[in-house]
Amino acid sequence: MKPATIRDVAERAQVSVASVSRVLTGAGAVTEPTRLKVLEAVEALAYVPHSGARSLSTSRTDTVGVILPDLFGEFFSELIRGMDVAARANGLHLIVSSSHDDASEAAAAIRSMRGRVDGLIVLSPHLDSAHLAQSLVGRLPVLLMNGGANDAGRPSMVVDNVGGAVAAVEHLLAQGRERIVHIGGPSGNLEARERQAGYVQAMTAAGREPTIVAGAFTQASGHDATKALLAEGVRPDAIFAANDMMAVGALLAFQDAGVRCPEDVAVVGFDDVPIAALVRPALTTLRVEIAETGRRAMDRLAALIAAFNDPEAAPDAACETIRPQLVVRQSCGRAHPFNGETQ
Amino acid sequence: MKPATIRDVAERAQVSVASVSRVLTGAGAVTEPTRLKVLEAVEALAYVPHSGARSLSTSRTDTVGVILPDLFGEFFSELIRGMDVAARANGLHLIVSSSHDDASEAAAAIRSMRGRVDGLIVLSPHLDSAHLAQSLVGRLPVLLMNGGANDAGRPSMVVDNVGGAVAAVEHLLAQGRERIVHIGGPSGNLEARERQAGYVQAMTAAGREPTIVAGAFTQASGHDATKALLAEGVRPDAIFAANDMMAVGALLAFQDAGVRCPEDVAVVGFDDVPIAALVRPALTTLRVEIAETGRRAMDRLAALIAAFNDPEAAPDAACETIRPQLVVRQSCGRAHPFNGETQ
DNA sequence: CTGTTAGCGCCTTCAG
DNA sequence: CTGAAGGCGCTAACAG
Repeated sequence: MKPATIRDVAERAQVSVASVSRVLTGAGAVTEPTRLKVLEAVEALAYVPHSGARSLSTSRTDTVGVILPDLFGEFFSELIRGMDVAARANGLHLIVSSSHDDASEAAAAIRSMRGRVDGLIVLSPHLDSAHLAQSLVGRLPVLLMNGGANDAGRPSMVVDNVGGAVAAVEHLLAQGRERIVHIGGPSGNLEARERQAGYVQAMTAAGREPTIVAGAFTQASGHDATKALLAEGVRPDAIFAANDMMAVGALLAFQDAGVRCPEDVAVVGFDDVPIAALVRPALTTLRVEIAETGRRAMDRLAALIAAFNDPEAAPDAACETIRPQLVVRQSCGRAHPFNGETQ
Repeated sequence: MKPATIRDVAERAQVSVASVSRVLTGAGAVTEPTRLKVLEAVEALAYVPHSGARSLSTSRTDTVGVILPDLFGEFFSELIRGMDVAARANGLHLIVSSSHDDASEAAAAIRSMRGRVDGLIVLSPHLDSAHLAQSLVGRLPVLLMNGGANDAGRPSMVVDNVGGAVAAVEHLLAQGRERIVHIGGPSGNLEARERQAGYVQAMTAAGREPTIVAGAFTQASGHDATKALLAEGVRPDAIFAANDMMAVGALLAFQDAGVRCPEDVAVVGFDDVPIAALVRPALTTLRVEIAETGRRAMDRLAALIAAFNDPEAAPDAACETIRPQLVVRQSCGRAHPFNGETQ
C-alpha cells in the first residue's frame, strides 16, 4: 500500500541499502549482477526515490524559489517562463511564491523557503531590498531583482529605468511632441519611481513642465487615468506610461474618446510585453527582453549555488544592468503599420 | 556560520528539543516560562525551521506540483495565476514543472515529484492520461486536466471543446457566413482534436464542406496558415481558430493582406485569453475563465489531499466539465467596437 | 566491491 | 508539563 522505500528494494534484491543507493545515484562502483538485481527490484516494486529524504541527507534540494509580488500580467509570466527554461537547463525545480504585498509577508515567504530550496530569486519592488537581503546573506544564495539602486554589492539585476524613461521622452520630443504626460506606476514601486524620475529629468532638461497622473501598472488604471485627463480638459499630444499595460489602457481610452493615435496623441509604454506588438496601433515601448532576463537571472542563480558549495569559487556580487531598448512602432506615428512584427 | 537547528535552540533555551518543537508547532501544551525562553532563543539565533526535515517526519510537504506541457502564452499564465491564488489560500506552495513534450519526459517529471509534493495537477494534453494516471493512482492525490475523454472515473476537469466549437460554427452560420475555415491546433493535442471534431460536426450538420488547415496553437502558426490560405486563392468569409493566439495571427495576416475584418471575414478564437479583448478588432471567442478554472482545480486538489489522509472521507472522482461561453466581439461584425470591455 | 552505521533536522510517542 | 529516544528515507563515510 505505502510506497516502497530503499529498504524494501534492498531486501528484495538481497543487497544492502548502500548498494541500492549506489546504482540509483550512479556514484560508486557496483558489480553488474548486483546492479541488475537492484534494477529488477526497483522495477518490481515501482520504487521511486523520496527526494525529500534525499535532500535531507545531501542538503541539496535541486529546487530554487522565486519570490515575486504578483503573478498578474504578461511581465511576470514572461519572466517566469524565461526562468523556467533556465531552471530546467540547470536541472532545477522551480517553486514560485507570489502575492506578497508588504514586506512582512514577503519576509515570511522567504523564511518558509528554508530547507525547501537551494537558492532564491527575489523580486520585491515594494520595499527596500537591503533589509530583506540582509536577513539571508551568507545563509543562502540569492539573486536580487528589486529595481532598487541599493542592490549594488550583492548579486543582482536591475533595469535602467531612468535611462529608458529618458530615451522615451527624448524620442517624443524629437518628434515634435510638446505636451507629454506621464502615467506613473504604484507609488511604492521602486521601478515606477525611477521611470517617473527619468521622465521628470528629461522634461526638465528640455525646459518642459512635467505632468504626472497616478496609475497602478494595470490596464484599467491607465484607462482611468486617461479618461480622467480628458475629463479635466487636459489634451496631451503624447503619453508616456510607466508600463505597457497602462499604455494599452490609455490607447483604448483615446479610442473610446475619439482621439486618434498617433495623429492626435502618441503613446509610449515600457517593458515590451508580447501584447505591445499586437495592439493596434502597435505600441512604441522600451524593450526589456523579459524572458531573456529571467533566463539570465536563473543562470546566475545556478552559478551562485554552485559557488556557494565551493570555497574557492570567485564570488559573484555583480549588479547587472539591463538597458532597455526603444522600439518604435505605430503608436508614435513613425513606424509602418505592419513592419513584419506580426509574428 | 551554519544555520541554527532546533538543537541549538534547545541548548540555548535550556530545554529539550521536544519543547522547542512544541512551541513552534503550537501542538502540545507548554508552560509560559519555557515558551518565552524558547522564543528568546529562536530570536537570538535567528532560527528558522527546516521545512525539508519537517516534511520528512510529518510526511507532509505543504507543496503541490503542477505538471504542464508549456509555459508559453497567456493561457498557461492565467491558469497558473488562478492556481497560485488558490494554493496560497490553502497554505500550499506551488512548484511548476513544464516543457514536457513527450510522455516519457512528463513521466520523469512526475516521478521526480515524489517526496517533494503532497499532490499533483497534471496537464498533459499530448498523451493519453490514463497511462500516466495509472502509475500514481492511489499513491498520490492527482487532479487531471488532460482534455481527454478518458479522465472519467478520476478526479479531473475538462473543457467541453466539442460543444464550444459547435457553438462557434453555429454562430458564424447564423450570421450568414458560408465558407468557414478551421485552423487546427497541434495534431497530437487532444483539445485541438476535439475542437476540430466539433467544427467538423457542426459543418457537416449544416451541410457544408469542412476545410481545415493545420496550426500549432501559436500566433505565428495562425499567421502562416492564413497567409498560405490566401496564397492558394482560398477566400474564406470566416475563420474558426482552435485557440485565440492563432486567431490573432489570422487577424493580423488579414490586415497585412488588406482583407477587412469583420466586413470580409469573421474570426473566432477559443479560450478568451486577456489579449482577445485587446486586439482590434476585438476577438469573438469562447470564454473558458482560465484563472477561475485554475483556482477551482487547486481547490479540488487541496480537498483531495485532505481526503487522502482521512480514511472516512468521501472519494471525489468527479470529472468536472467546463462549458465555454461564446463571447461575441467585433471580429464577428456584430458587437459594438467599444462595448465597455476596455478594462 | 559490499555491508554496517551514523547522521541530515525535525516531530512524536512514551515514560517520568 | 517535560525530556529521552526512535524514526521519517536516504546518503556517505568507513570498515571488511
